[in-house]
Amino acid sequence: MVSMQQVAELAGVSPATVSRVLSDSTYPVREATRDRVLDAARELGFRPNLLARALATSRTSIVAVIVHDISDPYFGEIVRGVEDAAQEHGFQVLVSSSDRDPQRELEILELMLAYNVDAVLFSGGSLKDEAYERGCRRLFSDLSARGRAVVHLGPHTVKAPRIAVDNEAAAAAMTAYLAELGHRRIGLLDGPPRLSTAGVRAAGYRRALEESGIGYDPALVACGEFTSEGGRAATAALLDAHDDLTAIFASNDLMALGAMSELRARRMHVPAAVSIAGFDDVQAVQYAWPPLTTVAVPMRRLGQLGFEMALRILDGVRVRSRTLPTELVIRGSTGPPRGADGSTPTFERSTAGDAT
Amino acid sequence: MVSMQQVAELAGVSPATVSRVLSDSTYPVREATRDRVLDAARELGFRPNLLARALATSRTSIVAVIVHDISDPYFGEIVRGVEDAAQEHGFQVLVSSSDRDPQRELEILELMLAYNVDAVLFSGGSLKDEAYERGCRRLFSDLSARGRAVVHLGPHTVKAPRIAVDNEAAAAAMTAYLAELGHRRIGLLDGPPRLSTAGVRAAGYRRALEESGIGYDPALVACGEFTSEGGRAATAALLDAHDDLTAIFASNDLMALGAMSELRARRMHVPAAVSIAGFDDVQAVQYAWPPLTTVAVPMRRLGQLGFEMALRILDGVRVRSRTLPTELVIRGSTGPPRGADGSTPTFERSTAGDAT
DNA sequence: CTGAAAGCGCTAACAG
DNA sequence: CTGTTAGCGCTTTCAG
Repeated sequence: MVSMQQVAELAGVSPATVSRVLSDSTYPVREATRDRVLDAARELGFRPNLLARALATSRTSIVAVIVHDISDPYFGEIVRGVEDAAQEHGFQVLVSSSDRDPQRELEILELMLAYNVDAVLFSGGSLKDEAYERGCRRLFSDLSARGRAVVHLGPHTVKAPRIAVDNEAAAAAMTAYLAELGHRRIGLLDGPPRLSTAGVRAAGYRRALEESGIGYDPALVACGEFTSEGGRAATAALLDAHDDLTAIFASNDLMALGAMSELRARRMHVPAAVSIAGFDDVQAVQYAWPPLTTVAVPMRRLGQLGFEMALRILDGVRVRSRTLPTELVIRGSTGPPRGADGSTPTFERSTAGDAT
Repeated sequence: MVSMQQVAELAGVSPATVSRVLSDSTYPVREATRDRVLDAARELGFRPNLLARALATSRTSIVAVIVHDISDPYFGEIVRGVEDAAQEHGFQVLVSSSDRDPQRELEILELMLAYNVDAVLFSGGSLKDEAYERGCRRLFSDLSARGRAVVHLGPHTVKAPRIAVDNEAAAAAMTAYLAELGHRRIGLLDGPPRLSTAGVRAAGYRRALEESGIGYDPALVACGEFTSEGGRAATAALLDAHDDLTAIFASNDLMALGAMSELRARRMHVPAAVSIAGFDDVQAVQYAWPPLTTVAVPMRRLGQLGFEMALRILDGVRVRSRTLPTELVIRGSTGPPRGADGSTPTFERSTAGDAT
């Protein structure tokens, strides 16, 4: 590997000068000297050792993104957003999946500290765990003491600047929408209890039901992991216990997809027999049949803005947490409750919201 | 940040001893001394500076994964596989999306060199571009000269150890399957011409058609990006030009999903009017309706084994490129050609391959 | 404008 | 078994 030392020798200058030319230092260097350095560097095919630079400056230009699972399309989109913004600023992206394990998440955080990353973005919600929260609190203050940035992209119990959507309001809006369609027995596919995002969305569902006068019935709530299998199992449980359900609101799209599988297996038509709504608007739901009604979360944008916010923090700018708007995307998986208009529901076909 | 120096002082030993205890050196240290160091480290909350270590050892424990697009589920799975294996060995994962831009891919590679990553995994296929191939060749030899590892997870024109599936054979097998069903006019949704993966899959399609006696007709091939929109557009072109098509083979699942959208928009039933087959078996295709027949690629496994191969290279072990098996997954999107059995095809319903 | 020198935090000979 | 001494390759005062 060719070092600045060698470039310096070839150019007949000191390493210090080479550094001044080759890093983006604003330090004054005579034009002629600069050219000699540049030529020498080109001739030798010099590439700066970014690790050495990082050690000297204690700035790595690395941003870490902690996701729950990078193979989950929700996080794939977020990471892509981070990457797009990071690339513009010469940052590299380190990703780690925690599988929603509090301890693993802490380990990752420790490692990121050890690697001296400039910023860490928490893309998922926080996990309800005593030790986890304590650990986060400690590490967060460590991080900011060292001039690093921490930004949340979802609801978190440990305070840090945050750019996220209003999950509670969006869940309430979707629930209200189902109520407006005429549904009275609306089940909730709740996420795992340890996950703050799930809790917040469930709270929105509950509030909407109470405000609409339908009332909240805990029996209509079934928990599951934020996966299609989790959604399928929770749906099965709900359906077995309540044959009067006409709509199901899933806390995320993957669960909603699982719900549709279960309904298909039971030969219950969506939305004629049961309406289904999801949350997130990942790509896949457009290709489901019928295409899924869901809450669109601007995932990519969340990633981009999250990175930019981190950058501002690194620059010492004071930032304010921001909330990004969501949107109800009505597609074919929701409709009026069965029997609502005298048609024969099971054969009713929704034509709205074709995936194209 | 607390350094080894400080730990050394507290423990009353030299920094060297601290290093010997705290790195996983096998160097002999008396039990008592070791304990004192450990205690001191714990007391101070010492965390090693991995960058400094990397600079000293020229080993970063970072693996770079170059993907085409991390928001594409195919790459999400691969990266997850890499991550799982990397985590077991204390490696961090740096991801970068190139958007299939040759120049961007080279830039990424340069950056990875600058960061001194231990290994780089090329997860997508190579790009047909003169400068790109030259650049890769140069950088690859640079990399291996420095004792780093390069591994391919897909077809690449620039030689390096590789762990991948036999795309050509799998594409041929799927085409043959469609032919066996009775299809004679089988369209191909080819990927972008600059992408080696697309070329190899197209070659398999062609060979199968020739071997089956149906013959290859270039008019039945339409190109598009490896995205659903690319697939949709290519399908539209194909359908407009040929109303005798009874099956469409898409070079990847996203394209196949796009094809299904287009057929739905034209009110053509799948598989009764036209059969559709894809390639990769990403999660989403299970939730499409009908669920997609496709070639299952062990994406996660590819990532895992790719990382492990890189590790072996780093250990100086000679490795041999490997081919992983694929599997034809027959679901509901394929069936006999229309009119093949006298039924009224448009109302025919496939019940096979339910997503559950 | 340029160079010398110190140092980022760790590891790796080499002595002892 | 432990300490001393040099770096790894870059940046950054501080002189000049």
